[in-house]
Amino acid sequence: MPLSRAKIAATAIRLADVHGLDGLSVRKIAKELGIGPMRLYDYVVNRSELLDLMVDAVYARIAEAGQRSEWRATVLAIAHATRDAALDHEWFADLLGGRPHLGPHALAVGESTAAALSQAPGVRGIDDLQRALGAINAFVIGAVRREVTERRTARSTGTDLTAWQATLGPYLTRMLETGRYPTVARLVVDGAHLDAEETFDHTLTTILDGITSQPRT
Amino acid sequence: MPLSRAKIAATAIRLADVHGLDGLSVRKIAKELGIGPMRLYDYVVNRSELLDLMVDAVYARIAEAGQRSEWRATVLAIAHATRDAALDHEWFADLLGGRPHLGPHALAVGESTAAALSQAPGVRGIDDLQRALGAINAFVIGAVRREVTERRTARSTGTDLTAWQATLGPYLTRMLETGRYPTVARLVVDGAHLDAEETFDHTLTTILDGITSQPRT
DNA sequence: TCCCTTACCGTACGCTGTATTTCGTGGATA
DNA sequence: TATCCACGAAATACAGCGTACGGTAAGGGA
Repeated sequence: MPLSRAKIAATAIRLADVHGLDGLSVRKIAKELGIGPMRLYDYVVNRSELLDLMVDAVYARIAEAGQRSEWRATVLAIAHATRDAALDHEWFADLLGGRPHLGPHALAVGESTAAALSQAPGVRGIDDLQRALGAINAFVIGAVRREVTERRTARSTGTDLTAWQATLGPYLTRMLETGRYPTVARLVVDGAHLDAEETFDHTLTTILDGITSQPRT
Repeated sequence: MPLSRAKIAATAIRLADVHGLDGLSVRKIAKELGIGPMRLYDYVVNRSELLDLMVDAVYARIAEAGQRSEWRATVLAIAHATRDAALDHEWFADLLGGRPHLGPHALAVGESTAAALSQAPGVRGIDDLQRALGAINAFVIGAVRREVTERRTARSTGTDLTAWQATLGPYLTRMLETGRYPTVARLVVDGAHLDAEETFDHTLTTILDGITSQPRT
């Protein structure tokens, strides 16, 4: 099997899944492929373009989820697929929103989302569409990032309470015991572990409701 | 003036403002301060902790904006202050949502936001509060990141249409001319340049409305 | 006066992305 | 068949990174 952009991207993705984005280097990808590091630059101009390649490969999977018959179902499907992708490939969350996503599959996802939103009842002109797209994109980006970071710290500190207290505790509990952050303290102590997917879906629905029932400003 | 964490953070922020996060290195900060690179590690354990320092310094400015008398005004003020901070310090947007923000000032901002939201009419229990906080945090993170990236690409490609077409055009216009992305094409061609701050405010208001008028799930 | 502790700094290592040079090999020509 | 060329791949080189470590200079106590 000859070398190709797709194969390079696949290998890079595999490595990034295991070692994270910081643990990903051109040299390691090359070694994994059994070639010299410079070979990669015959297929890619930059390390940055390599990341773009990886990102678009993930968007390819997201694009498969789109295109339901109903606009709302389409938007929800894409949002959930994006979230799922980021949970499978946490580095994807690091890149999300950090660069313009202009690969063919990213554009396809954008097209599906935009097309769906343009059929929503409250979206009347192109300005409304732009706003609606911006709103749901912003939420998805932020929510996914938040969830991934949360998951990472939970993993690194240990998931159970005692281990958590041993790691972040000394600092954080001391902070919370100052009494200067009562509400945060209440959230940390009493806060239940809400189902992440359900919360995601719920908030997204709320935003969609807000968009569709919006009187023109 | 002796060396201190605050002074280090201030210098690092100044450098990052000019050269971005990628152009920021321990060595450059040290050189700017006229000391050896290793001196910094007497005040900071990691490069990562240095970033935390910078982030919390920015949160200090954000915290000043909070604490209005009305809950909604407070949330809006904090959100706008966060956005303003990210526009002043674009690297802040790169870090936003990417790590847990546990510095004292970040906690203070979290406290103000949470306290405000807990007084919103639709927020009844701690679960509601957690959800509401998550929703507006997610939106702010995503929206700010989006806007900063947009601003960056606009700056790098040039702001006027012809320069833009010369840079991204060859690829993007070809893409759009395939006809596979009609809605995106319409957005790019006909899309007006909406006022970013106004859009931010508008969407945020929509989300707040959605939260406060939410029937319990 | 001598020693010890403490604070500080320069050097060094292994890594990064990438530009450039060298090398090995297959094919074409004399 | 012998020779040369061209071209693709690999090795080397360079500047910069975060940071571990060893040495040194300064100041206080015996």
